[in-house]
Amino acid sequence: MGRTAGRTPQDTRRALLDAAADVVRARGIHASLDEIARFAGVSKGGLIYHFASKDELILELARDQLAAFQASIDAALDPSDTAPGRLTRAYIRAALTPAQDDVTLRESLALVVQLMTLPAVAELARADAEQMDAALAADGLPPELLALVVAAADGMSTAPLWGASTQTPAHRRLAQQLVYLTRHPHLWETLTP
Amino acid sequence: MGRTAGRTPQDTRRALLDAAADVVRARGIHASLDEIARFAGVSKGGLIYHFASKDELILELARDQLAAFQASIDAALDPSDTAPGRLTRAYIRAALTPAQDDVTLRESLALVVQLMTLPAVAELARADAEQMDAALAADGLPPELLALVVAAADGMSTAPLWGASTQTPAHRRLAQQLVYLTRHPHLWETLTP
DNA sequence: GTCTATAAATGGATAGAC
DNA sequence: GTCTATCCATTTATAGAC
Repeated sequence: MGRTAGRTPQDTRRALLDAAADVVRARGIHASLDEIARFAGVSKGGLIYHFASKDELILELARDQLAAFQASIDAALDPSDTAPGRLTRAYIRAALTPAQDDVTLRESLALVVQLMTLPAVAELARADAEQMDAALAADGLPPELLALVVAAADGMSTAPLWGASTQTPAHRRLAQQLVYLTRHPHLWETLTP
Repeated sequence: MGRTAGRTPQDTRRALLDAAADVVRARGIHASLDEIARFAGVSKGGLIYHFASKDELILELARDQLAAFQASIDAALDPSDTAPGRLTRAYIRAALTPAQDDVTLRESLALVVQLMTLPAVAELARADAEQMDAALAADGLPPELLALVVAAADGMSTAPLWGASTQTPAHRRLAQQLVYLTRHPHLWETLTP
């Protein structure tokens, strides 16, 4: 049979990447191509037509996930905010106001870690993080305050990995305080021992 | 052949768990039993004698890793420190002064995440984290300060996952400041918006 | 562009020798 | 207590039909 009516090759590719994300989240990195393909509504042969090997599929999936994270930071940028620390504030917002609940957040984090089993993915993630760090370093905040805020945001966003919730009142309030601190950088320096 | 001279069953078990940790770190959760066994210097059949199934081996490995983390916190407790926040300070020290370099820290974290593919391990990690959270909550610090310090410590310890270093001067200084904050909890309140 | 069928390899687990 | 040999299920990837 030829092309399924109403589904372009791009659509199929997209469906396969989405299916791969779902299935790998649920089953881990050794989810089979067959299961991923069926989940996307194509056969294993159909999948292999679009992604020559499992490694290629995984690599594309990783690119996709990293791009989505970048996009969420860009979306969190406040156009009216031009003060130093504007990117850092977007980073906090992106990390702490997930569109999903804690369970899927946990699984998404676990997904990326699973994908990093593939060395090419690990290198991709490393390069991505390096670029992000450079951008944050150029955001105009004192290095120590930046380290605090980024570490706290990272810690809160990874907490679901271990099953903890980041939706408690204390956490929401903490997020506000972190943003506040980036707007008043001198406050943190007064805390020096 | 019978028992290898000079190696008790306990020794073999230990060697197998260590080998499993190394091999899974390097190859991911679908490392084969054969490879793990050979790395420990026994046959696949020998491995299966000690751990009835792969799942059982993985579960024991997870217990082992979580116990090691708990032990590192206990070891970081300062006996002469009896002020509120003493456990939190040990937590910071344990999270931020790893015995290993960044690469192996990353791999150790990745190891636990890989193991969590097994639902029984995910549940184990969740229960473990819950107990830790309860202990920290009873440590005598204001909830919001506790949330900040724990999030920052978690963030710094998980940063190597993405390839970032936590060994910069800013990070070392941040660790000191966090400890300082736990000793002067009222200072944090002065930073409230 | 997608499917079926199949090859080729690998992995987990069992049985039984030693 | 550990090893060898083997079975069976699963998986990736290929070949070629439609």
